[in-house]
Amino acid sequence: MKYRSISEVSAELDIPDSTIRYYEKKGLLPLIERDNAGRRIFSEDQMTLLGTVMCLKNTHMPISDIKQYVDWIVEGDSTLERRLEMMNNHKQAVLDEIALMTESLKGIDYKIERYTRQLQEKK
Amino acid sequence: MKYRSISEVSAELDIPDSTIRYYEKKGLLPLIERDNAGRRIFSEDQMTLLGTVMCLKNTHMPISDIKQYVDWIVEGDSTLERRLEMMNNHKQAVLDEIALMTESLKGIDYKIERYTRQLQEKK
DNA sequence: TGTTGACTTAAACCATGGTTCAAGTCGTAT
DNA sequence: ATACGACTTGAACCATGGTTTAAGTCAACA
Repeated sequence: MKYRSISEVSAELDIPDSTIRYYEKKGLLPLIERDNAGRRIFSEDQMTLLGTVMCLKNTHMPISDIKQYVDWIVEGDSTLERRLEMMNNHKQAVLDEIALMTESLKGIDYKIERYTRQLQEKK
Repeated sequence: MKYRSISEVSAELDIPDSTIRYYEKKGLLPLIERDNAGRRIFSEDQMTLLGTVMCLKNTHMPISDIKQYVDWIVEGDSTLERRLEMMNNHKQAVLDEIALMTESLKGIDYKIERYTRQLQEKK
């Protein structure tokens, strides 16, 4: 089982180490082990969890909700239903947001077309 | 030409009036006219501009960039090229963000599948 | 043995995007 | 005349999501 230092994790996932410490403090990364010198060492499981946290962060889930989710993971199988419900709700929120962005993009495309046309005409 | 009060605009676009004032203060809504009592009155052109601002906001353009864009609109045709370039860059940024969200959604879908399966098995 | 580099902590600091508050001004209905 | 509701302003306040700083610890290398 390979363990990584915080700087290795930081480089590998391209996240500032300060952010990783911040996430741990906020409860998004529980149960991180330490070596004899008190330094964080990240197991494969921790890397997997961090990957999940990044998925949720990339889809704009608030940190407080990610913490709730992680708390449920730690709590165990009794929270499976709640986690499933949360992921389903979140999925819908993400789809809604993508739809809004896609719709708004039309307004931007319209500007691009108009500006392109106007610049053509001016030549 | 129909003019709207701030509360009408607020209701019509579902934006808090405090936010509309904030946008004006930040320079996103220049040249808003006032009635004799000093109250804002929004022309059709202002509504169109506000629509554009909302498109950019919905696609996560920072307020400072939206202000730059609006400044260029006010400046006139000499800024057409810069506006076009900005919209093209922004479009790419939006496409990138949608791609990241879509990719991250796979991780969420995977959780949904796994939790659904585990809950089936438990029954 | 001493210095270097990577790490630790708590606390302070920061940017962004608003929201809320306090005090005052109008226009209209009673 | 006055009371009400909608509006005005500037300033203070707030939440979110980090980043930076200061002071210290530890392991390894010269």
